[in-house]
Amino acid sequence: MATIDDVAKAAGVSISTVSYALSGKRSITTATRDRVLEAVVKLGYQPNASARTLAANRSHILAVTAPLHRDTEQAAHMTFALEVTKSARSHGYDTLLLVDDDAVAGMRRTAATSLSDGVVVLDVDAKDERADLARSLGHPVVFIGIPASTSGLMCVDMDFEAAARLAIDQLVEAGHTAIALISHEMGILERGSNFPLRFLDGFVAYAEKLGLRYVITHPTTNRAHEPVEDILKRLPEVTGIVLNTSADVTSTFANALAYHGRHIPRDVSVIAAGGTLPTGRLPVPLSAIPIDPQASCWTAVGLLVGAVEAGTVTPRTILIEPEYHDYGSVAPPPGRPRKAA
Amino acid sequence: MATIDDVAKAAGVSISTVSYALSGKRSITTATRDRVLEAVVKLGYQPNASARTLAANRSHILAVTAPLHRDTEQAAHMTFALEVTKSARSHGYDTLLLVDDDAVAGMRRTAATSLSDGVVVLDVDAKDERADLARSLGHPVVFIGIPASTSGLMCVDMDFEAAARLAIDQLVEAGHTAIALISHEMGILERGSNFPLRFLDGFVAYAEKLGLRYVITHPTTNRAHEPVEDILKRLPEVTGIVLNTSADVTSTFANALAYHGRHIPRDVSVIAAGGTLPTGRLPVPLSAIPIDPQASCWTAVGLLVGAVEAGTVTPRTILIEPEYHDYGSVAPPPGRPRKAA
DNA sequence: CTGTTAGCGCTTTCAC
DNA sequence: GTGAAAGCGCTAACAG
Repeated sequence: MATIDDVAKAAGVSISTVSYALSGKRSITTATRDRVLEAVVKLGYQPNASARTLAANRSHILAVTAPLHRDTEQAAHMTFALEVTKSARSHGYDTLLLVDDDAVAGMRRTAATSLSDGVVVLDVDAKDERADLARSLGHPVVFIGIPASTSGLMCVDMDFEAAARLAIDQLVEAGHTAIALISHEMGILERGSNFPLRFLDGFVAYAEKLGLRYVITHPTTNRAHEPVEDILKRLPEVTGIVLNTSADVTSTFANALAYHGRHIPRDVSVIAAGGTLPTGRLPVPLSAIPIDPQASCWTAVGLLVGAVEAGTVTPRTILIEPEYHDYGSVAPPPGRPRKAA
Repeated sequence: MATIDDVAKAAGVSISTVSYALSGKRSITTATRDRVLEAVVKLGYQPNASARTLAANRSHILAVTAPLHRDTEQAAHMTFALEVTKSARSHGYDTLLLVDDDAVAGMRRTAATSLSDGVVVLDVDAKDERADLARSLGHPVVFIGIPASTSGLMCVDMDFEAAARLAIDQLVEAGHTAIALISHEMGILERGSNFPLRFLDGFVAYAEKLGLRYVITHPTTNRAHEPVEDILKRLPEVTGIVLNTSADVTSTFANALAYHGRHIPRDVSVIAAGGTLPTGRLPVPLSAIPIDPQASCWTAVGLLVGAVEAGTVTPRTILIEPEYHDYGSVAPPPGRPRKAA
C-alpha cells in the first residue's frame, strides 16, 4: 500500500502538505493541491486507518451493542442495526457489532481500548445493565430506547404517551366512545422494556380525561383470540380497539375478530400503535402509528456523532413524534354516518 | 487511560517487558510477570487498539459485507451476521458491518486502509461483483455461498446436491416412488443465488438415477396453493414432496395440501430442504434438511482467520454435509404398512 | 502558503 | 531474562 510518504515524494511536497491537502484543514494553492490529488489518484493512496486513529485519537468507529436474543423479533432488530449503520456511514463512521454475551463486555472493551469513538445501545430494557455502564464509561453512548433511569444519558425513542393519545384521538374523531387496548403480556410489563408501560399509562390517562368507556386487556398467549374474547365480554359495545402488543397477536387479530362475526372496519375500528410490524401489508391492513426505526436511528447517531466530535456529551432524551398511517381500518361506528369530507 | 508506560513504571520494568509479559512471546520470570500483571490489574490497563494495530500490522477486525435488501428474508441474514460475529469473537476478532451500497465500496475501503484483516461475504449470488473484487484485493476474503466462479476464492456453503439426494433417500426409504419438488420462482433461478439451481440439478439427477416418477414445479406467487395444484394435476399419485422454496411457500404449504383433502404425513410425506425457516415449529411441523448458519459461519470464519494469521490464502471450497431432522412429516405411503423397527 | 518534527502507544528487533 | 530504541503511518503543533 502506498503511504503518505510515497504521495509526498510523487507530488514533490512534504507529507504535511499531503495531509492538509486531503483534510482541508489549512489552505493550499490550487496548483499544489492538484499535484497532490493527482499523485493520490495515481498511487491509489488511502490513509492507513490505524495510523490516522493513533495520531488523531479518533477511530471513526461506533460500536453497536445488541444482545440479539436469537428468538425475539429478529427482523425488527435487523432493521435497527441496518439504519444505525447506514446513518453512521453518512457521517463517515463504521460500525462494530457487539452481540450476545459480548454486548456488555464489548462495550467496555471497545471504549477502554479506544477501538470505538462511541456506542449505540439497541434493544434497551428498563433495568438495563448497560445504563450504569454507560454512566461510568467516560465514553459517548446513546440509547435507542429508554432505560429506567435516564440521568446522565443520551436517549432517543418514540413518544409512546403521545402515540397512545394520537391513537385515541383518531378513534374519537371517527366517533368512537367505547374503546379497548390490547397491551402486552403482564410478564413483559413487569420485567421487560418499559415502553409498553409508557403506552399503557398514556392510554389510561387520556381515556380518563376524555371520559371514554374503555377496557384494557393483557394477552397470555401468542394469539389474539383470548384477549378479543375478554374485550367483547367486558365491553360488548366496543367499536374501537388499539393494539400495542406483540407481532403475533397483531397478525392474528383480524381473524380473532372475524371469529366473533365482527369485521374491520365495518363493526370495529382498529389501530396498531407502537409496533414495527408492517401492518399495511397484513391480509386485513391495519392503520398504524408505527415505531420508525429510521427516525430513531438517524436521530440517535446524529446525537452521538455530535457528542464525539464536540468531545463532550450533553445528556438528554429525545422523544420522536408519532405519526398516524391510514390503511383503512378506521371508520365511523356502525349506525353512524361517515363524516363529511 | 493507562498506557504501557504507566504499567512499566508501576512494575519497575521496561515497556518491552510489559509487552512480552502480556503476549507471552518470550519467557519471563514468574516474579516479574506477576509484578507486571499486578500493575496491569491495578491500573486497569488495556492496550490501545490503534497503536497495537499500527505496530503489529493487524487490526483484529473482520469486515462483514451484506447487502441486506430491506425486504428479503431478514431473519435469516440476521442469524448469519450473528453467527459470524460470535465466531469472530471466539478468535479474538471484532466485526464491522458493511451494508447496502457500502457492501462493495466498504470492502475495498476497509481493505485498502487496513481497517480490516479480512472480509466475510454474505448473501452471495451467482454473478456477485464481490467475487472479482475479492480476487483483486490482495486481502483475505471468505464467501458464505458460492459465486459463479470460485477460482482463487475461499467459499463455504451447504452441499445442496447432497441435500437433494438425502431428501430423496428419506422418501424412498419410507417407500415413496412418486415424488415432487417445489423449487423457487423461475426468476430467482435465472438471476439470483445459484443454490436453487444446484439443488434442482441434484434432485433431477438422483431421481433419474433411481428411476422414480417425479415432477418439478416453480411457484409464481408467495403462496403454496398454485404449485400444489400443479403437482396434483401432473402427478396425481404423488406421495412425497420436497420443498426447496421460499419461506412463504413453505409456511403455507400444509394449508394448501389440506385444501385438497391431503394430510401430512397420512397422505403425503414432506421434507423441507435447503431453507432456514424453523419448520419444526410450524403448525404442521415439517421434517427438514436445513441450512445450518452456525456450521457455515464457524467454518468460514475459521478459514478466514487461518488465512489472516498464516498470511496467505489457500483457495478452496468447503461444502457442509447436510443433516436430516425428523419432525414427523415423513411416513410410509397410504396403503403400505409402516416399516418394522 | 509550505516544510520540519514531535509525538500517538504499541511491537519487535537488536543488544546485553 | 531484560532493556533500549527503532519504527508502524499518520496528525498537528511549531516554524518559517
